[in-house]
Amino acid sequence: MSSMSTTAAVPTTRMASDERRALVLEAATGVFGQRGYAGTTTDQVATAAGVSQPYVVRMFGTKEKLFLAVLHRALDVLMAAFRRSLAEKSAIPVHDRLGLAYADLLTDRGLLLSLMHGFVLGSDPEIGKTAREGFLEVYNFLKVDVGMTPAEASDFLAHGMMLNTLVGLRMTDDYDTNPDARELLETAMPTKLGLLRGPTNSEGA
Amino acid sequence: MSSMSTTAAVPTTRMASDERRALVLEAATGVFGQRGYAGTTTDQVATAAGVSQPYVVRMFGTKEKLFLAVLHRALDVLMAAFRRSLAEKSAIPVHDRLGLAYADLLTDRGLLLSLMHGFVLGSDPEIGKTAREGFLEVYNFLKVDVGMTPAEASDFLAHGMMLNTLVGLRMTDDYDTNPDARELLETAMPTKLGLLRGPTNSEGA
DNA sequence: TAGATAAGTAATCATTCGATTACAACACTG
DNA sequence: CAGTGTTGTAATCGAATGATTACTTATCTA
Repeated sequence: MSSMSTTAAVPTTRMASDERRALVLEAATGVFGQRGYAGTTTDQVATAAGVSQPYVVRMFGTKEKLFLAVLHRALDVLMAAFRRSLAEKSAIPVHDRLGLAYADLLTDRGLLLSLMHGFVLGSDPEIGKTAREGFLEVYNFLKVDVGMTPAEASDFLAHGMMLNTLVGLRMTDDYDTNPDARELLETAMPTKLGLLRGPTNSEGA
Repeated sequence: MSSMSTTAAVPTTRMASDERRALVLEAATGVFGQRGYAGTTTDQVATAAGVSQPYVVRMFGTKEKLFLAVLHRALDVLMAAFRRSLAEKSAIPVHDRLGLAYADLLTDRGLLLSLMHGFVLGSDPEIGKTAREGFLEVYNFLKVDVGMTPAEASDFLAHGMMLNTLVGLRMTDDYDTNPDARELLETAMPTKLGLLRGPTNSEGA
């Protein structure tokens, strides 16, 4: 026993700070993705991660540094997925393979949405810098590593921004009830639509 | 904390509430576009509009209703620009004309960015509803009024989301110093780039 | 096993912010 | 010009939130 204080559910087990940090980062990605940077509280992140609010703050210093860490991690995951997809040998054209890899990331709810929130905060000195660098990193990857022309890379990114927007809009919520939403979704994301419906719901902002 | 001394800056002139409302709405569009919904305070809007903070709140009821009004206005302006552009008789293909009309709107700093901020807040019950409806309104316009196929409309919107993102990123700030940023901008927005540079700057988040 | 180090929390503080209230003055109508 | 509705503000409140402090307790090592 030896459990003590008011609140129950005492795990009493400790974790290495690295693991805990990764866990908090994932939780933060989800919350930031749903509510945006300013709309997210450190307490919401803490609750999602199952730790206390002061711990979240102390672990990353400030809320802004936490968000920057989320952005960096999201870009790392994205680039890793792209590089993996590029390295694959397959009959499918590279462009399509990358598109599928990107669509796969959409299932990780907050990941691309956290990035998207960062992208529209370019006026913030720190966040804007990180966001621009990340965006250009992807652009360069598409050109240099994949071998796309500027126009091809731009179009690929445009398609990605469209997918991000549709997810951010939660357009999938209207799939069953709104024929327009359905048509748009099936046009914009022909494959992989199934991934977004089902585990997509829950949580009302 | 907006103004300064006790009785200063006395304009002494009244305004019809309609004018004042429109003025506040424009100011709010600018601030929301730059800082997002949650990142904007009603006092920032009030200062930008040159009125007091309580007045802004009372005029719209709540901050959320103010943001919803901003979204509705932005959609109205956007649709009006599209309809006007569609009605024009010109040698330029409709698709290109609409693209130019959209690019023109980018010069109104907050307008498309406020929309974009709304688009990524789909999890919010009220904002999400408005954002989805607005997005689908544009999609339907492109199909029904312009006569685009679903695929054409989707691609057009994708391009628009890309432009919004580049503006949100303030990528234009790096135009002179970063060759990648320059190339990307010139690829993604071949015309109209000039509109975004120059009056684009000012205001640090 | 003592003791240090690191993981983690409860309590709390200072600000910020949206909202409310009470009040002031301009402008129109009769 | 009296009276009234509307435009607008100053003052302020209560809740929320990021951050700090001080304190516990698990785990590792000498």
